[in-house]
Amino acid sequence: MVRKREFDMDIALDAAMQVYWEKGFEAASLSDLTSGMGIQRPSLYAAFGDKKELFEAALRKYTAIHASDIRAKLQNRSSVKEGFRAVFEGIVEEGYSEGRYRGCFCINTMVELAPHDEKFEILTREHQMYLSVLFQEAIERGLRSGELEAGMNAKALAQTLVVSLIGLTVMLKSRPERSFINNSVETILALMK
Amino acid sequence: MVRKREFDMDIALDAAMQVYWEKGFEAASLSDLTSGMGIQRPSLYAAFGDKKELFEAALRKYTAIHASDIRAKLQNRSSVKEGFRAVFEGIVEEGYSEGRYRGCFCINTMVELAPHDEKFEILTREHQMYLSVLFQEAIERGLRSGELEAGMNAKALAQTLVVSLIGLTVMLKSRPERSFINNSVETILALMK
DNA sequence: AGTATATTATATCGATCGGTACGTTATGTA
DNA sequence: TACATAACGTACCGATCGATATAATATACT
Repeated sequence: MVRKREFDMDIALDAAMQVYWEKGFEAASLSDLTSGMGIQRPSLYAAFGDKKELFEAALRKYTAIHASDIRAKLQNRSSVKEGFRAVFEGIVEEGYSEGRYRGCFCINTMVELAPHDEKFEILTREHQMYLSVLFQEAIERGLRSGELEAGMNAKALAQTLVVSLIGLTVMLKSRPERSFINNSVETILALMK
Repeated sequence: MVRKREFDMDIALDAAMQVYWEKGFEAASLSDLTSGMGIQRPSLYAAFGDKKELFEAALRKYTAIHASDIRAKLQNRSSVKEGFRAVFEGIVEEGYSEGRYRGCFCINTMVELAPHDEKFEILTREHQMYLSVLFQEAIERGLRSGELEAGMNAKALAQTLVVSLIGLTVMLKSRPERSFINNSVETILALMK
């Protein structure tokens, strides 16, 4: 029975993710969202709930993609160090590509919403924790293979790399000279010797 | 001649700074601002211009205070390393104090406005550059005194510490376990051996 | 004291905000 | 083919947004 939905929910959610990623929660209006998603207001509310529920769905989609992207970069390289280099230089590359730099949707949310909304405090924290586990596992692989010299604190190092990645991502928003960023990346990666 | 202003502009600007720091640019309404500042709307416009000009004035006030705060922490300690420890642990301390954590007004602005407004891209970048100069000068003092072992790249290290400080400040917004932050701080400070 | 001028408070502007009521259109089932 | 049902488009809701017009108030100088 009944008329079927004319749009693809996953495609629409992806479009919403792009809008929120670009503008943030407050600055993204319902008009921005509906025009970006190519649907009407009542369809949006029927399919995704209100503005904040849609934002949460978009953020969840983002973190899933982002985590698997990081995981792929860490694994598809010849060495652990090269994996981390790929992760960090990927961020830098995007930071200096033309067009507006959106940074990381999760980090943007940490700054805008986490202090005022516990749900997003938890959601963003859990994503960072997950990244730090991915990092830690990669470091432990390097320790087992002998690529990294024994004695490193894999967990502390992984956590520091997460913090550094956040710092780089945010710093890039002010478009500093490349040397600033390159120096930082090299110093950070040197933590793995 | 003429009636004189009934409020103190500097006190009012400070109140505006608190509101913007807490809520960000978009989420802070004119009503939030006027009630926080204790003045009426037309007085605000007459004294500070529109919403964005007031924001810029508030940010400039913040960066001046923030820079001198960092400078004091770096200098009023027995050693350079202790100076940096004071800077980093000050951030951590504030991050875990009760009440909402506002983080750094300049970093918040970097995330919210820098990608969409060149004026704030420049303003926030220049503040970070200034901090990195303060850091570099402190490191060079340590090198001259022999506290830090020769061979360090003072500039690259300073830049990395700025990036790390940003990362820590943002990470704290998601209220991670203290061990996560403590591990990161120790690993970062160990860059100075 | 009278006048000029800036500040104040009130009240309101048009625009836009997030969210929805409602009538129309399309589709699966009987 | 008629009906039940849900998505669709339009049009609109009250609330709030940033920003001002206006008029009353208070002060410094002549």
